Amino acid sequence: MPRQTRQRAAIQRALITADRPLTIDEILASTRKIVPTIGIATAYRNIRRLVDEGWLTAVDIPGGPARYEITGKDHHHHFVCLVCDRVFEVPSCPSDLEKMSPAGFSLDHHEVVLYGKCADCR
Amino acid sequence: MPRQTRQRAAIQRALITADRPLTIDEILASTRKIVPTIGIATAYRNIRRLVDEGWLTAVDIPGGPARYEITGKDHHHHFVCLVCDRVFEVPSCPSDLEKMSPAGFSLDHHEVVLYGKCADCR
DNA sequence: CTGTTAATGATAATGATTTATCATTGTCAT
DNA sequence: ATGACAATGATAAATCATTATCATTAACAG
Repeated sequence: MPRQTRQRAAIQRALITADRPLTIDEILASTRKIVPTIGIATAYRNIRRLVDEGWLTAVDIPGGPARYEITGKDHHHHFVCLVCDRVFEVPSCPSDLEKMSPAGFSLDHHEVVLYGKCADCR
Repeated sequence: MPRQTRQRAAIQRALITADRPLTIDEILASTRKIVPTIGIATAYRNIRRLVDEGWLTAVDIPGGPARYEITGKDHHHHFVCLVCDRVFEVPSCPSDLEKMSPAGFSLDHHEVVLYGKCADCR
């Protein structure tokens, strides 16, 4: 049966407190403040498991490595800071997306990614 | 000095006639109808050069390989068919993106990707 | 406390995409 | 036409992210 480990607890804590999608490297950096010896394989293993269990959702931002956020958040989009590369959540959503689909196409879902500078980097 | 080759001409023709972003594989498949012996290295070499020269622009669609489209088109977005994986151009753009940026953030540019079924696949 | 065995950590291996190498071919200025 | 050398094609090698391996560590049921 599964066991509770300090490493997995630290990974989950990192993702809960960040409140934004984190890369593997960000997860590792954050987690090492609590468990300094954690290896990269353990990060990948736990993330994969948390995704399989449905606790995490992968976020694909073009031009960067995979990021992960906690499953079940309200519909939202993402803002990429071009300076610090951090990705933030954006709670709103464009209102007129349905009209954008070409005639004869059926729209399933959509992604909006904003690029710019975050408040810290301006 | 640079020389004109059948291979490069065929690659450019493929991208001009497609009128949508193409992957390396799509470019190769299309080009081989004109120059059947073209190798993958030549495709990569020419695409890199065309990007460096500014003739091509890379289009990054999350969860897929890089695609390339001719530089200088009017502002547009993309529609990904979930069945055939082709990416199409969408000429319109959401009107209220500026309001989406979090307070204190500055917006540079944005990407909108629609997912669904194209007219052929419905 | 102790034994079982799941999980870890270090590192090798993998897979997928892109780039480098190099002998050969083809372009084009002369 | 022909020589210089840019470009090609086949394939090896480099990247980069992710997964597998395996000896060691540690969680937890009894």
